[in-house]
Amino acid sequence: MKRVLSEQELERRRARQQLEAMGIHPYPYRWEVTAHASEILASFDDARHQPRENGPAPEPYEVSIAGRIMTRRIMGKAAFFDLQDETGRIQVYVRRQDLPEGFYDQVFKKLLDIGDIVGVKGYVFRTRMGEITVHAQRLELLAKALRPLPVVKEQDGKVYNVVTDKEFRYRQRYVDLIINPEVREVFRKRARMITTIRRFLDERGYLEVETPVLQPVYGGASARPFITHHNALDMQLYLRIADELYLKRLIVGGYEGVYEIGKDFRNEGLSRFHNPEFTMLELYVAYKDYYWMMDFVEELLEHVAIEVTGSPEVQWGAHTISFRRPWPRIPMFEAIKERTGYDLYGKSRDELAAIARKLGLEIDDTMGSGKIIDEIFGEFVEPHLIQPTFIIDYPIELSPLAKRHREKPGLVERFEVIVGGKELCNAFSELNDPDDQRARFEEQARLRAAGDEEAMQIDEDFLRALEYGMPPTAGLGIGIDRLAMILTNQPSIRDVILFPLLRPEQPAVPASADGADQAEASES
RNA sequence: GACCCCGUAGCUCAGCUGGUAGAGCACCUGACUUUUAAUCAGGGGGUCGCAGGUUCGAAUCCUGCCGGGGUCACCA
Repeated sequence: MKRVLSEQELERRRARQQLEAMGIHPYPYRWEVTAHASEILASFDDARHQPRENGPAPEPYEVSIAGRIMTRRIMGKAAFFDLQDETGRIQVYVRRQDLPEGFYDQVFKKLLDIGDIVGVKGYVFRTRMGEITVHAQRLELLAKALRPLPVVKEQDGKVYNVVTDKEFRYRQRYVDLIINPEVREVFRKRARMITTIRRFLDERGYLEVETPVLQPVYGGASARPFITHHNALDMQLYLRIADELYLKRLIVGGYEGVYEIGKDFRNEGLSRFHNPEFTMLELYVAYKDYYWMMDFVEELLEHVAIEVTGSPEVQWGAHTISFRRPWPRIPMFEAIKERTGYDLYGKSRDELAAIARKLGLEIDDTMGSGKIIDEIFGEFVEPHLIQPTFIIDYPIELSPLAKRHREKPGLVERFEVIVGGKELCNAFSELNDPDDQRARFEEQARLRAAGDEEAMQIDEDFLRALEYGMPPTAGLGIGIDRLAMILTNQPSIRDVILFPLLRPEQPAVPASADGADQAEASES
């Protein structure tokens, strides 16, 4: 089945055929670019470049630019169009008399459209209306657009006919990027954010590494994995849910600081805070503990906020979020007590369940004490923590890879950073006692046997590594997408991931040569 | 997975107490040599998400399905 082409698509295919008939290649090979829109606008100097009466001859400002035609204003023998390149838009002035015989009337006016990519050579001047403009002396088609571009016009900062359909924007992100400059800016900021983090870590001597995405045993977090298969070895493999266990092997190996920025995959639901594949930073530093890591994260995130937004104070929706150091450090049980009035420390599983029920939560018999505490925290505390806040000292049941607290029995040395009511970072003093780690894994195995699909698998090779001795180590994970949401003021994770996961559209239908045939048929 | 909202031209939308579709931009034809949401005159373009049902008649009412958004649940 062939896709039925719209009137405008037929028109553009007809134009393409006519161009070819005239000997104009609709998809040529190369164009020399010497300037971009924003630099031209910034560097044009009226005193030097603009001709004036009785003045000295202006110094020619010649440029060769390339980009997409975004708007056109055609008059009889001359026309203006806006050309958009990566840096922005600049106006181009075209006159019939400046171009080869017939080009203006037959090619530019009839066969070029909004959305086509062109190259322009010419000189820069300022029009009577005061707009810096490239006067074209040469104009070439560089790529014919066969689909019409949704046109966005603007005047006095008011924008008309903006594409607001989220589905359209996510599925055809390439179009979203063409027509929405603020979307281009979001992903520039995201890149700047990651570059800043990387530089910060590199400057401190930490080694950037790459560990396996395909893993025979998955671990490092509680989540359901994606499962795949390797044919040659005929074995089941998992897409990683975390980098943690491999990075700690590298600490065993003698590197004293390692980090990885990469994708993790979790087979869970989608929401404005969750995408099945997402980007995580994990960092492990030898001879440090979680107190040191709290200082480190504060410094890192304050620095990143300033580099990306220009200020440690960041606007996110209705909130102004301040990454300025220091941030409050609140033990989990204190935070819960403050919000609910209940002190959960030392309470038995059944006491916890009773309290949770009194608070209106649904508790079933399969939930352990750690799970119940987590429920209470997630319901009554987390959503209220808008400013960056360290929540510290978690129940041991929730943290099978964290070291026991040096003073508080039943707890581990772990912190999360909550920002905007959501977890942004997770860190601990890493468990390096191999026997304790084995016991924790075995507890996870019991949970798994009892039906907890998110419980961890026992990783024998990781235990073997620990048995060779891992130094005291502090570890950290940061959700890069969530950080990007806050630093770019976006409400949904889909707005900071270029191609978020969506259900597939109807079967993709090709627009084949049939379209061109239709175009011919419609002419006769 | 549950609930709520949405799906009409390439884009933004109107039409929805039932009488088989409209506007602006975009597109096509013509006019116009400094325009800028260019302007002026004329014109074409739609399986109204899909499939059933009710009805003489459905974009409109009902049911189911598909896709998207949001909230909840799980999770980072």
